[in-house]
Amino acid sequence: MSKVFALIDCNNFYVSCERVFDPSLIDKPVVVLSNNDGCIISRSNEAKLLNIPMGAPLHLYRNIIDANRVKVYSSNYPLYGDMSNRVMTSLMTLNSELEIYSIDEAFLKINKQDNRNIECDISKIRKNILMWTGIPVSIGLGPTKTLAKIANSMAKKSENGIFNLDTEDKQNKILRNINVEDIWGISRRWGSKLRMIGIGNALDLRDASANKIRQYLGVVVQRIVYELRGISCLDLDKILPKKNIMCSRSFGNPVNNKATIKDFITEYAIRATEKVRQQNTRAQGIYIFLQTNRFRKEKQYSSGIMFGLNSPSCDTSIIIKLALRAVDQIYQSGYSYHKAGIMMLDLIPSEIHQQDLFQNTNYSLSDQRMGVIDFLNNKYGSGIITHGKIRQKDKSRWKSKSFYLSPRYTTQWDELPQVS
DNA sequence: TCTGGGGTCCTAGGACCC
DNA sequence: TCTGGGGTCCTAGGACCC
Repeated sequence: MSKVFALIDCNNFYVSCERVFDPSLIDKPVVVLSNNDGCIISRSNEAKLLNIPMGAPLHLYRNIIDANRVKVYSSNYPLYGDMSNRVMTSLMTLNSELEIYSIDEAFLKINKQDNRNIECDISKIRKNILMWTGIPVSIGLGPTKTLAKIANSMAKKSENGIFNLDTEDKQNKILRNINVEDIWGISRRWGSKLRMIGIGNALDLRDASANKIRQYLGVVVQRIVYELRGISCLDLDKILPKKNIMCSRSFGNPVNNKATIKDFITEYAIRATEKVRQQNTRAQGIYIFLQTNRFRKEKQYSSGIMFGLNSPSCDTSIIIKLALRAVDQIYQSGYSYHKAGIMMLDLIPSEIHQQDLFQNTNYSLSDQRMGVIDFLNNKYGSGIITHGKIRQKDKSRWKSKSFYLSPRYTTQWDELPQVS
């Protein structure tokens, strides 16, 4: 039985989430900003028509935004994450294999049966998602993931939000009009290298010699050639635990003292270990880094340090201790710091208990303690229980900026219980 | 003044093993 | 004097994705 890939993509996802809870935004130009209100990372169609590009720094487009009364929002990840879950749960009702590719995209692998009209089923699920969640989606269909991606870009322009790139006729016609650097997996560098040998669009790449492409750019691009021919090389990715987990932020204002850096690293370490526990893993090492602001004309410094752990851990207090020691080692005074972060490295499943030769690690006690903290934070809102090290004083001065934040419509608790 | 925060995979080269 | 060849693992760097 042959298979069809579908790519479901939420239209202008963050903007659409804001619109669900504030319908007055419909038909108006709206943008959503990155952390710290720095860049524009989601745009409504009306905002796209104003030539505001993806990733544009807000301050460079202030004039256009003011002149056209563009509505501006800070990113509200608790809201978007929750809406994403709702969309993905709707897709699960189709009973096809599902890969959640990102917060706003998913692939489906659908069995093609002669007596069933896939486009009809797809159209139904699209309507249901809109009805159940309020989020409009576009759906592209094709014999491979790469073709489904291209079909999706056509679906965005189509009336009914669906496009099937199933026949050779359609493929010949469409691929000719897809610039080579717009193909999924090919970006600027590879795009310009391909143009240097006369390959400018997806049809050129499809019909190029796969072996020569492999010699020239490697196996990744060779696979794309086959995918464009309708030969599937990229299967659905199984949901595997992540191998590394990072938590990093840029600060709202420059920071030039070690104590504040330590406060932030503590916060990031708490969040990162939480994520590590969520996927039932432990880290075998951590990496801590600090950076000044590369966009400023001032003394630059950037440094990082890696620590291995004697026994794998997801215990917040152990990670914090180590992370703070790392800060002591890499912090240099006399610089204005702009960003810091922690990466949890080489994550392995929790069940693997690799004991330290020189030290007896009591996993069950630590796991119990972490379990209680996670339970309470889940139940009563993140941060209700935390580790003693954070000094709340003055922290808001450096906190990431989000001036234009909407309410956490779906996840906010009206009254948080007091826990001391 | 203001420029995101996450991730993945592949390759080449060195170390080491038998 | 002659000094193999194949395999694995690790790391750093480079490319890509949303």
